[in-house]
Amino acid sequence: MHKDAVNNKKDLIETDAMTSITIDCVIFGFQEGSLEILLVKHAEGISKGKWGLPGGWIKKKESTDAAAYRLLRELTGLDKLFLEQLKAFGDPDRFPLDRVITIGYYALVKRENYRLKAGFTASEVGWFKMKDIPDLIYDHNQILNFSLRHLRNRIRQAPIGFNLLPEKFTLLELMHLYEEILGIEMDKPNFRRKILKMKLLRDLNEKQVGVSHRAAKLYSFDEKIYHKLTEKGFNFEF
Amino acid sequence: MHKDAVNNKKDLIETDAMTSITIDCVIFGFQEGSLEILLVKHAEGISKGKWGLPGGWIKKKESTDAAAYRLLRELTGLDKLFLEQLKAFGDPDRFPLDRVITIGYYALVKRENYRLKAGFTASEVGWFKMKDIPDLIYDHNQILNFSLRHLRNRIRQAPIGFNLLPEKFTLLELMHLYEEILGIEMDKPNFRRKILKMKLLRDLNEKQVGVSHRAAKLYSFDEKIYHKLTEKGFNFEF
DNA sequence: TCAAAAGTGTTATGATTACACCCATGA
DNA sequence: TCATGGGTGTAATCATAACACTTTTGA
Repeated sequence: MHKDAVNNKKDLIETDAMTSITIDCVIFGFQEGSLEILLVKHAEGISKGKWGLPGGWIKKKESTDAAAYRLLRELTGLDKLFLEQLKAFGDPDRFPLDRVITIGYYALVKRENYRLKAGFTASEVGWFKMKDIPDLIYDHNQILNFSLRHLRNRIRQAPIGFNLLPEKFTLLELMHLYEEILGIEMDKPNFRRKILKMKLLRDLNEKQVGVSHRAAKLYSFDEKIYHKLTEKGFNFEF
Repeated sequence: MHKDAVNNKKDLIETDAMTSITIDCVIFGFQEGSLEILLVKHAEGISKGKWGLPGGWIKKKESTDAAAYRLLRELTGLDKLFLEQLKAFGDPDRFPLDRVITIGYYALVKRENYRLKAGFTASEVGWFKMKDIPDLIYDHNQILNFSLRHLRNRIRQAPIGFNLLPEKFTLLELMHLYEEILGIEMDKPNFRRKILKMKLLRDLNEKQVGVSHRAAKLYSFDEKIYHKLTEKGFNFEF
């Protein structure tokens, strides 16, 4: 978890972590049609009681990517998730006590897989819908806004949206994901045709069960198909 | 200029700069139809004689963006140029002597404006065509490759290519810029129509002089027009 | 007059959009 | 049987690509 720098400088030196540079991570989830973010409440230090992005320090012998993966694993228990760097945030006043540059990451998780690690109680960690995001510590609102703009671009250039959905999903669920993230309404028939024509989806020959309407076909996204297509010059553009 | 970390640690503390974190910058120029990169030769330290990206340290009270601007000004004397952050490069072994994370930037300069600052002789600084890039210090080849991939994406999403051209240019010069950066051939009539339909260019009612063929109209890119269009929901997509 | 690049016109093809409509299923 | 979402069809419009062609100018 993110802690205040000055409190822990001695710790850091002893635990062999980098000083003056941290990782902060925007973790996106998708539940009941809403895009959500995982936030943590700070239990100590100058920003006690305020919510912020999960973050932490980078070990001396660890890449920044590995540090971000480690932090996510410590927080969520998930090993396999989508993670990419956003950029470094380097305003000299972003952190009030000292000069600390942070490297922003964003992750996409399947909520079905997500379990909070023991040691984190409900009051310390929580999912927030976009419209309910509170005032966050330091420049974390700014990092969050950047990550959302970035996600909106990325989701139209590369097939990464699937990382937010369960393994098996319907075409309409996928469309609702795009509508929610991009903040637009889409046409169902046109969406179906467009996404199917890309041939990125594996038809599972399965149907929804227990729904009170005609059951929809289930699909999964197969990374292997995508790589085969990109090698041939295919380019995902939504 | 970029120096070896350990040699200068004492200097750094005295000059109030951040330790363990640097800036490196890929400076793109466009000359005679070729995309070029500005490299500097290291005069001292463990990588003496090798070429690398221009870079340097971040002052304690200076944002990373401001540090990058300062380094470019020191190197080129240019005040106004296009500059954007790429990302942080944080492999633990990227720098052989110590753990140093670097924040990569890329800049686009108009070669017509460019003058080397006094103090840099021709042997210390040079423009290299893409196909002539030598082995660079540390992970600088990796940063360079990343920046080129990034530029290829960015130039198709936002009208930033103009920053590589003179203030006044012809449509064919603009097309050749796109062809060179993207590594593709384009159709002249179609390119003309597409770019003109966007209404991003200001028709200067001027023509080329001294060319041994029909003189082409000159255009300039007007950021004000672009901002007015983006406010209305216009989106540059090439 | 010729080479070289400027610039216009035309047509085929494919993508996008908007919207009407039928199908399957549980409550 | 009705509501709900699943799924197909179709026609208009727009963007793209390929390429033939005319225009202007200095050497």
